[in-house]
Amino acid sequence: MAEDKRSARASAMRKDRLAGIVEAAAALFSDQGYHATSVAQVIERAGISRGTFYLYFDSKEALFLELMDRFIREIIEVVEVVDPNAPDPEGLIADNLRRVVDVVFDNRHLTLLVFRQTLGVNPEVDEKLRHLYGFLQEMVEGALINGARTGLTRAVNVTLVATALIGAMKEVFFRLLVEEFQTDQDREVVVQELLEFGLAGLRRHAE
Amino acid sequence: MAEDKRSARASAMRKDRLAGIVEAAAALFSDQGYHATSVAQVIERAGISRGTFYLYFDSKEALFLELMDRFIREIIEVVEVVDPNAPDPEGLIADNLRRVVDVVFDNRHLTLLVFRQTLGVNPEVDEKLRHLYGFLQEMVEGALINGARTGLTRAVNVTLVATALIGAMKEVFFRLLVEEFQTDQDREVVVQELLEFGLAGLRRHAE
DNA sequence: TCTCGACTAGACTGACGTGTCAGTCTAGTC
DNA sequence: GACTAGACTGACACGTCAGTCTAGTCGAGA
Repeated sequence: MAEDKRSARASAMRKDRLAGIVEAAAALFSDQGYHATSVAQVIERAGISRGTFYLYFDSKEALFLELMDRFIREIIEVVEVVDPNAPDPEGLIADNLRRVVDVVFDNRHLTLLVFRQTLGVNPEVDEKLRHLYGFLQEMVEGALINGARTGLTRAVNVTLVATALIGAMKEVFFRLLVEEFQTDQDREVVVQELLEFGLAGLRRHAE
Repeated sequence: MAEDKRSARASAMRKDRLAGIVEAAAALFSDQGYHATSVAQVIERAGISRGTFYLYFDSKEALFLELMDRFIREIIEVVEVVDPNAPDPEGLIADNLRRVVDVVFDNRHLTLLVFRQTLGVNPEVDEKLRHLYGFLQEMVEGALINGARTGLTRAVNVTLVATALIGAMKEVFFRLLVEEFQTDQDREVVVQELLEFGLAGLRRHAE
């Protein structure tokens, strides 16, 4: 069992190293973008040597994709389908938004890293982005369709409005993150304001 | 005055060359992004030699900034302040939006090039982006403030809602351009849908 | 015919950045 | 004390690319 002890310790060290690299890379990528960040910067910030870096990641690109994945997984995990027959569907939407805002503000670096990324540069990056935005688009479109069916919202061009809503959220989050305004207290304000902006715009007016 | 004729012709040639470079570069940059586009590709596409390229632009970066400028100038030129006391302020907003949509769809490459760009990578790029988004933010905020004052719209968190509106437009334009859906006939639909999305959300409801 | 300016072809340089590899070091085992 | 696993190091090979530079072409005007 001495064997186990040794490898257990080694694996703990591995974990720390990995975390160090990930943290350094997230900060740098989110700050400077992919191209402006060199492996040299990452290893300097992580306090490791060049060789070590390549023990943990096959390439700079692999590291970047891993970071994107982490964010995307967190978001997808947190967004739930809104049941239109629930007693308070608006509340469920609010909960979703609240959870997304939490992920976004709790992972400033990863969020910025993903937001700064754009389609059409790298096929693997594209695929991940399509996964994320496709998922969000589906969720929002679903909510719009259900909302219209149950009379909660107006009937709209679902695709276009879902896109607009996603863009609105992205831009607001991005601006807040870049300008580093996010104190914990702000979050609920952001949630409420976005909600009002979206729902008041879509809610069927008194006739 | 033969001198003039010669230089006039020469200058016409210069213009053609310049246009060729600009067009080639816009297509490539908007398609692949800045980093993935090499000067070699630009000159090949423009059908000129390497030396000629550097007769027209000091550097790859200068070319890119020039392209950004062209788009930004066009947008700024086309957006007008909305007078809240005009007989039909909503119509003026619609006109603005219509003109922006025209610029966006008439300049697919330049638009994508700018939309793909993000803050925090290059100081000069940053400055230009801040100029553009700052301008738009001011215009939208102004409209919101006036709208609230004249009772046309609800009172809202002006900064946040203006940001959301800009983000909504950006995302919709981007998606449409990337997916190449833009037939001329679509434009008015986009304008109307965006307008409804924004205004129906902000217009004061019957009480 | 000579001049001149715009242009071409493409070799070249220097900087930079990624990924590799031979070897070191540490801690535990036998 | 010899050995092993494997984490770690850092010099270096190698490719890429922006920008420079030289030698030569071409057409038009004097």
